[in-house]
Amino acid sequence: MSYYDKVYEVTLTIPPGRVSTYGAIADYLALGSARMVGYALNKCHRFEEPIPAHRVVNRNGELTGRNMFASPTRMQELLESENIEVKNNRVVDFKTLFWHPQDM
DNA sequence: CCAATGACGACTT
DNA sequence: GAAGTCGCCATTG
Repeated sequence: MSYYDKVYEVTLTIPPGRVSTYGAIADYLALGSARMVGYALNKCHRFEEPIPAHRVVNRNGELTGRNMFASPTRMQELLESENIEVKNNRVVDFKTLFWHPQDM
């Protein structure tokens, strides 16, 4: 068990078609900080379970972590696959699609 | 145990 | 208001 597990748990709670932020997850866990969340998702490969990390973006709605995916375009593809429009590495209408773990 | 790192965020020029 | 600086804090080497 580690801080990662909590991050993965919350990340898996994000409903399809919605996105969340590192800060929101960190705030929900009331532990660490936004960096820890991103750092945790970077090591998500340790789980064979598909972690919807593409639904987690920074507070600007930018796909900052797209570079860490198998392909830089993989993240955008997955988001568009869920009816989430992405423009210039940024989630369109991110403010509306934003979802906070507490709002489940 | 000490130092470096990092998918970020808030604050300061 | 855009760009730069500093703090965050668990994990890894």
